[in-house]
Amino acid sequence: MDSSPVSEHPDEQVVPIGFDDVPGPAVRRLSLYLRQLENCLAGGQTTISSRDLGAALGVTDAQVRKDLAYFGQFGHRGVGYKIDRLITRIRKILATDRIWDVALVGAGHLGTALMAYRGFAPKGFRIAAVFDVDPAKIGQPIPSLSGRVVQPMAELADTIRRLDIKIGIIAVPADAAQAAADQLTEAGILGILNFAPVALVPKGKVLINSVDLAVQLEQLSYRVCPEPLSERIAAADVAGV
Amino acid sequence: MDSSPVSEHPDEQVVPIGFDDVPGPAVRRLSLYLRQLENCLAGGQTTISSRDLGAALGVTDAQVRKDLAYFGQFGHRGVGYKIDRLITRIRKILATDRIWDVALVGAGHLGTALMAYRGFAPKGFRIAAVFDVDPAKIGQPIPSLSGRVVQPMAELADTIRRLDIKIGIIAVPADAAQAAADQLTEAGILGILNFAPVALVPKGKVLINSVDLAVQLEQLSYRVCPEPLSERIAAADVAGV
DNA sequence: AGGTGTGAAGGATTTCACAGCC
DNA sequence: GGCTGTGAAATCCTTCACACCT
Repeated sequence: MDSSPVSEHPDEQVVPIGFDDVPGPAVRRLSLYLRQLENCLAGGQTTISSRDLGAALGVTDAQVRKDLAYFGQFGHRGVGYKIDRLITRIRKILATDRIWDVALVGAGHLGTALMAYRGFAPKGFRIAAVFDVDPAKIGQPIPSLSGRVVQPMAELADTIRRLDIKIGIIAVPADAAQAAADQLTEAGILGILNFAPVALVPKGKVLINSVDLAVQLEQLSYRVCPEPLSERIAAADVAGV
Repeated sequence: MDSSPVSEHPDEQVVPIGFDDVPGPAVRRLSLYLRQLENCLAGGQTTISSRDLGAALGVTDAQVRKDLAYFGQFGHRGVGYKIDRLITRIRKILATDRIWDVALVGAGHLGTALMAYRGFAPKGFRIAAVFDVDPAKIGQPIPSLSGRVVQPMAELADTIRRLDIKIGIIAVPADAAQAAADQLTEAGILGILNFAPVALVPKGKVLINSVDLAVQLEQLSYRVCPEPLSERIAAADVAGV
């Protein structure tokens, strides 16, 4: 299982290293740091400390420093981080220093909202192709990309290969999601953002990231519910359920 | 720090207890277990083992058992879990064994998609009021709830108090999100699901759960990018950035 | 055999605390 | 004085492994 025959040199500057085993939580926060930094820059700030950056996001200063340190040295002691440089470097790390074409499957309400979403472009994501099964949807124009229209599923593989698209979004009903994922994977997609409320099983080498809108509300109701948890458990125990 | 003067009885059924310090990850998975169980039930299954439930979600069997055990005893040794009972009990725990009225702020593309989303109702969430600043949007009907229409922001507090709404959704542009959150909080909302791409700071006792669509894609691009991470870091170091 | 519930072990992540630099 | 980068400690979470049940 240990497939890394790395040089046995006991010492030396193989550089910070360990890249590739950055904690998942750190990577997720990296996106939030980037977003916050972009806001600060827009606000005219040029420099920020780990404390201020963390405070804006509800994270400790030590956490911020540790997270950034996984990726190299970014700060200046006694000063903080230079916002514009840090942004550039985080974008490189997240690989959003380029344009990613994205394929969207499903042109229903959610799909339409995603097509119109203004937040993707400034982050480097462009919905470059849209597919649907519904003949009524096919042929409708894609607002973000003049000239292109919603295509039938039959054209999915060809289009994705031709445009060399690597990321897909699934916005179809639950019962069509696995098939959509399989078709995307088969067409060479490497990562999928899934909005359908089902657990998808990856067929082949693809990375699936799911966002379930109802689950997000459920998590809120769990925490916000006025009855204490102990009662909710007790109630279930009794209640002859 | 040990503030639990629990009976010192060495033995005996004080019942699991410790409720209230359930690990966050366990609660998040609980939602996924519930969803999967609902699917299994719909498929005609009546019983499931921790192994099968976990496998469907990419989680170990031990993890499933441990997670469920935080909330009590649910299974039958040698058999597994009775699906229908487990569903009922998890719903109680997540507090979705009731209807939660939800206030939506923002009737743009995303807001409209959320109003039309079919996934909320079966989970117990009902969008009961919608607000927007745009006069063109105000007065438009809410599809999910006949008779009700999009209201102006000025009516937000009154309506939320009158309908006793405790959960809100923010689907407005980034620069309007904090104000929306403040108004919701002021009106007595306890939990907010925020889709605007900004870090909101809670004013008062409110719980904010944010979902940033672009961030989700960013996480994919990080992991899917063909250039190895080490190069992305090195490139940034060099490049005179 | 098959399967849960759970203490104990192991890993992973976060926080502490401080050396070192501006 | 302010602030980063980082080992070490503390905490949190997951996995192991097994008693116990059916």
